[in-house]
Amino acid sequence: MSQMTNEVDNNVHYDDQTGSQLNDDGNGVGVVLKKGPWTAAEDALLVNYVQKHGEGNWNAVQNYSGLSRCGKSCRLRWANHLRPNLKKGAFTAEEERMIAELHAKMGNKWARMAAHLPGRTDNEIKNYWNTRMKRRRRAGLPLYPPEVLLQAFQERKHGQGTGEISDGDGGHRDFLKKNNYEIHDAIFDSLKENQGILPFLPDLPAISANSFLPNGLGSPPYCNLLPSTLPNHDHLQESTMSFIGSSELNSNRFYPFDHIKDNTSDKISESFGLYSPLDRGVSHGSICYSHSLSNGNSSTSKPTSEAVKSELPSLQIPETEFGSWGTSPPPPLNESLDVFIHSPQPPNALDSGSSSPLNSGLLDALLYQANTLGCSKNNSSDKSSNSSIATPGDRAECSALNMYETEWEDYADPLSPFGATSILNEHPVVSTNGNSWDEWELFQTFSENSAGNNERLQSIDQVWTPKSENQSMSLLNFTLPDVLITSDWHELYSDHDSTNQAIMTEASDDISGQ
DNA sequence: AACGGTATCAACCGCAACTCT
DNA sequence: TAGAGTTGCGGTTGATACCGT
Repeated sequence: MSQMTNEVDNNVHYDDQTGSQLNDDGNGVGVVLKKGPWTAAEDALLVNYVQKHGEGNWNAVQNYSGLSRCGKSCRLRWANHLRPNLKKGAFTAEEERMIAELHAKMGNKWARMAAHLPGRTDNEIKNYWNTRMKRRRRAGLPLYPPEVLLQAFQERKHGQGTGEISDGDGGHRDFLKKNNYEIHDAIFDSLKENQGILPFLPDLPAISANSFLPNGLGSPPYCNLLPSTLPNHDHLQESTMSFIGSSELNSNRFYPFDHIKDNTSDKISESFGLYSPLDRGVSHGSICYSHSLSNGNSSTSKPTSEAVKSELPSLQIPETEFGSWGTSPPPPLNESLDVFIHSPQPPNALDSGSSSPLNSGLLDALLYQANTLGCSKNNSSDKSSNSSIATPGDRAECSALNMYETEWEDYADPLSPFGATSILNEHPVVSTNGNSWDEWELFQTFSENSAGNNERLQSIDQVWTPKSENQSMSLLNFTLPDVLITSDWHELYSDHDSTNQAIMTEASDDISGQ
């Protein structure tokens, strides 16, 4: 960076004095082409060349300017650093939002995206996105804001749409409209195979999970869109082995995109941050989203000023101190809930037979999510109600949902320490076969102890006894500021809940119309 | 102060599309 | 039409700064 600054400064200097440095006779023949960082002098040569000859014909640069650089390198240097009207510095919030929207539509079409961000280069955008994606993936956050997903889905739903995306100020709508972009191919193309619901794939892990539950836990912001946290590989393996029989895991492997048997599924998933190659590796495994908690070392760094470490934070209680729930700080609820989000199907979910989201049911999962969402709306006036915990049969009654929604009111705020990420969703607390009544009881027990986080956690402890202290600790660790990760989207999109509900409503309508 | 991990940026590489002959 | 050259794009890598321990 200081290098860059110096370079920029030097560029100014050389730009003023490099005219005489050009060598129109050319001397590039036989010259070993230089690689590596450009010097100010080289920049000056290139600038002068372009001023004299214009852009293009880059392979001739070395012949006419004396630069010992290949044409490719010259072109890149010009395009990314020397051409006029380049905008330097951090992306503005509006630019960031636009990048997200464009990426949702285009995928990794950096050059096309750059065309819509005056002064920005494809490389810049690419770097920004990759950095951001890595950060968010590590944090277990969705890559796209719900609003973007909704917009994309609506466009696809309504006949490929106009390509217009909402940006709040309408500043870039026109060009999008004109260009009639295809919605992110990687997202949608493969989704055609999936009954039109796949634009919600980023929601699927939670949706599926919600389908296992008596209630739609995923309706609040970030629940649906919450991908699994991505723990390190070793840890994943460890935790997987610790909590679940490998055979179960193997036989119940669950990936949101597994049904898409091509590379696209990976791309989709990665685009949404649903899993990383690491997850893949482990997973043969499972939906279990093995936790980053048992050893507390899911590698994470402090991503940004607004995103705090997702890995074990300073609050982490030393392993040796773990041993009982009672002495531990209560975990954030949504993290606790995540345990169940990836939990067993309730019995009546089983009744639907193969429609279990776990087994096949992306559509079912989405439907259920939509239904529970609608139910939650109906019961929105009674969010404090948590008494009527679901029997298997009342799953659809949404009573428990109220409880969770209440919880979400507390935790769903992306700026809340509890609102952004999921750690426990990595905990394979329950088997992945989704058929366990015991697991359902586990959920019930959990639900019945809804008066407070501590109680909930204790209830967890009651029905699920870690085999080791480490396991106990792994459940406790979610008290950590891992969950302090906040969403930068929150700064750009303030209406997550309504957006998310809109998404689910759209999905419900769409599905029911089929 | 040293060290390790992460973020960021710049540049390179390989490939594909395009253009020209 | 085929082949060579050029350009553009996206993925990847390396260097460096920054930050926390």
